[in-house]
Order: sequence, then C-alpha cells, then structure tokens
Amino acid sequence: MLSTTEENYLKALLQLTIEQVDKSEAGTNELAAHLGVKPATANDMLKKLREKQLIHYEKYGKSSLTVEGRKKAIEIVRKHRLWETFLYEHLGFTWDEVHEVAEQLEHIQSSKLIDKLDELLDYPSFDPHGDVIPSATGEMKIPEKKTLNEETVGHQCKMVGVKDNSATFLQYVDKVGLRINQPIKVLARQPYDELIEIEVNGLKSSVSPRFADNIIIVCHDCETQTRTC
Amino acid sequence: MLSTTEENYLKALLQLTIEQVDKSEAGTNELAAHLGVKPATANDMLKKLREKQLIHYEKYGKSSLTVEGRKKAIEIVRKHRLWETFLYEHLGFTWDEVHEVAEQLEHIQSSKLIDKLDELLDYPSFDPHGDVIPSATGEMKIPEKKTLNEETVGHQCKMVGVKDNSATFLQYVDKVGLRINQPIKVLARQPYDELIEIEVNGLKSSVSPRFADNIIIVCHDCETQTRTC
DNA sequence: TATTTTTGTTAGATTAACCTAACATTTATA
DNA sequence: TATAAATGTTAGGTTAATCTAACAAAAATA
Ligand SMILES: [Mn+2]
Ligand SMILES: [Mn+2]
Ligand SMILES: [Mn+2]
Ligand SMILES: [Mn+2]
Repeated sequence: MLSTTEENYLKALLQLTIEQVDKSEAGTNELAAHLGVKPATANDMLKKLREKQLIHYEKYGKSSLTVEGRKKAIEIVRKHRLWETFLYEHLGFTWDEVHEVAEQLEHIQSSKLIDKLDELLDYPSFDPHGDVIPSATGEMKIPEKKTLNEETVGHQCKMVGVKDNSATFLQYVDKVGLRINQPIKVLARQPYDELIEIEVNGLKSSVSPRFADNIIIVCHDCETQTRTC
Repeated sequence: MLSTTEENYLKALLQLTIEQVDKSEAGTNELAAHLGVKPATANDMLKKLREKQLIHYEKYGKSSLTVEGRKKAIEIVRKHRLWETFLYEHLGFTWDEVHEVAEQLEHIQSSKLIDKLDELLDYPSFDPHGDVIPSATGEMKIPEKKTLNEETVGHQCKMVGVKDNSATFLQYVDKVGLRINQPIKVLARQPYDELIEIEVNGLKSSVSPRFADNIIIVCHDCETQTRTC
C-alpha cells in the first residue's frame, strides 16, 4: 500500500511528463518545486520509489514512471477527477472549489467506492475543468491541446481547460462568459494590438493574448490526434 | 488543525465516555486497546492533547474530553455517520461495508463538503446502523437504549443498532430479517430455555439470549428519556 | 576551454507516531 | 495490611517525511 505522500509524488511525476507537453521525464528540482518541498526531500523519495520499482531514476539523471508507477499515478488522477465531478455535479461546488477537496479525497482507499462513484456519475469522460478522466482499466486519452492564443483564425474550437488555476483567474473566466466544453469561434486577430476576436455563444468579444494564453482549447477543425497511454 | 491521529484519539475518548454507558472518563490502557496502539503511545498523545486543551488528564488519572475536545469529537462522529449514510443510500453499500470507508472519509477537511452532503441526504438523523447523527450545531441526542434481551415482554420496540459489528454477525442479522428502525414486538420468553419470541414485520420467530444481547433497541413503550450533550 | 550558474546529492537534525523494556503507582485480594 | 495483579509512565529507539547547510556534478556561457 502506498502512502499519501508516495501517491502525490507519482501523480506529480505523471503531470510533469505524459500529461504536460511531450516530455517523458522530470528533474529533481522541478518535481520538488511542483510538490512544494525542498530538492533534498524529493531526492530521498526518488530513491525510495526506485526501490519500489515505481520510477526510473539514476543519480544526477531525470526521473520517469515505470509501467507499474504510471498505472498507480493514473489511478490517482482518475479518483481525483471523479471526485471533482461529483463535487461539481452533485454537491453544487463551483469549478474553482473542487480541486482542493479532491486533493484529499483522491487518497481514500476503496475500489468499490470509486467504481460506485463512477456509476453514480454515469461514467463521465471529463472533469469540471475539461480534463480527461482515465477509464477504470487505466486508459487515458490525451487529446491534442493548444492555447486559444495559438488557434488559427477562422477555426472553431472548444475550451477544455485553463493554465492558470488561481481563483482570481477562474472567476474572471466565468465572468467573461467562457465555460468548459463551450464552442469558441476565432474570428480575427487585430494586427495592431494582437487582440483576438472571438465569438462565444453568439456573443462577440475581444481578449488579450495574455488571457488567451491561459485558455486551453481543442480545435474542431485541426487534426485531433488522440493518443492513449 | 488536528492530525488524523489526534482526531482518532478524540473520537475514541468520546466513544468510551458519553457514547458508551454513563461513564465520563477512560483509562490509558482502555483507550490504547480501543485504538489498537500500545499504552505508551496513548500516554504520549494524552499529554499532547492536554497541552492543546482538548482533554482533561493527570498523571495516573483517567482522561476525559474538555468542552472544546468534545466539540471536535462530535464533529468527527457527525462526518463519519453522514458519510456512512451517503455510502449506504447513494452508492449501494451494505451496512456492514460502510464503516471501514467512513473511517477514512471522516478526516476530510471541508466544512462546505459536509454541509452539502448533509443537504444532499436531506438532513438525516440516523446512520445506517441506527446511530444518531449529531446536528451541524454539535448537538447529539442520545436516546435511551437497551438490548433486546433486556426488553419487557409485551412491549414494542425498534432495533437501532448492534453491539457486535463483525461482518459475520451483521450478515446473520440481515438473514434473520432484522433491519434498522424496524419495529419488533416481544411476545414471550420461554422459561425453559430463555428463548425470546418476537414478531418482526408480521413474522414470528425465536432468538437466543446471546443473539438478543447484541441487538440494541429503543423501546416505544418505556419512558424514552432523551438527553443532549 | 575555463568559469559560472544551475541542478542534484549527502549529511545531519527535527517532528509525529509508533514501538519495547523497565519502572512506578494504584487497586485488588489473600 | 502485605502482597500480587493491573494499570500507567518513562526512557530510549525506529520510521516516514520533512528541513538546512555543505558539497558535487552537469550545463550554460563567457
Ligand atoms: Mn484538480
Ligand atoms: Mn480537474
Ligand atoms: Mn461506523
Ligand atoms: Mn455507524
């Protein structure tokens, strides 16, 4: 049985590798920063997780998950996102409130609990932030994502997530009228000030590149490459 | 913020005092046994909890909860029982399965979560084992309980709990047809072999004193004294 | 390539929660 | 009431997870 701390390290490693861009390994400092601990602490844990055959790690090298380690990590992500969905759909939490509580709930040990929760939620594919929920068998589809800022003019896309998870930003996104899975049409880009003209739910508006850089989208017109890990 | 371990000690102390019979303090060995730790370990924690003003404790004396400590303990019991109710009512757990998972869930820190759960369950008063769920304001009604073995012949009562929590016993109780909150009529007691004749849901049957001793009931005909703590 | 900066490791310490073994106090009982 | 039994405490040790400070290696850059 893994400790909560060990689970958190595995999840962090997953997020810094296959989840993020196409990087398959992470450095010690990077991992430590992501978890809010000192590099010395992370170093100890890396050695321990290697002993347990959950990660690949060599002195002064980058770390990555083993097949077994990735399986565990995906299980935790699945639990996290199912709980987020439950909190959002059944308990009236807002999407900027769910994460903090899910960080705790993801460590509850009971396979029956998570299976029944999945059933109650009718086997959802996405969490309230638009992130993919891995299946019970551990498959995790990762659709091609980019930012709204990178989207081609004229294309139609939908918002699937955000990069900035601060409550401030999330509340601003809500205010602007953007929602998860809501179609967005990119109308134009002003050459003068780089503002991006979009149409959301019939309503036209302009957003700054900085803002658009923090909106993650999946394009409906680009080739939507889907891979499984 | 209290640690999971500290919370478990407070809850144990509550269960060994006001919850149990009318005993208001518990010994170190008793507490240790209840928590499955060695007396030396419990002793350390008692000193720590006294420092935090959560318990009354003096060297070689019995321990009891302070007002603050009891408040915390009741909060944990509330969470435990609301989660048990959720698992039973919404996720199809059987009543012998809920406790183990609730032991974990009771330590999740989020007042919004527990308020919303309470709302979702429509503010229940009893958990699946028939135990009283403390209110959001920390009131915990303790109805007068006795065992089926102690019930007066001719009286009507209802089963509100069990003393033996083993899966074996609980499954047997189910098999016999007894359910929480189900009315039971005590018809007679055979002087020859002490078997107790009862009527449950129109069905008559006989049970042994040993069995009856593990069935906790609330009498409908006796004076049902209700006190608040 | 030599030097500086970044990144990663080790040693040694701390805290919480546990343990065993030895000792002390209180309570029961002969 | 003297002894035995039960109950409770202390001292000293372990493990997991964290830290700081000093050091080592690798990468970047001058
Ligand atoms: Mn989250
Ligand atoms: Mn999420
Ligand atoms: Mn329970
Ligand atoms: Mn219960």
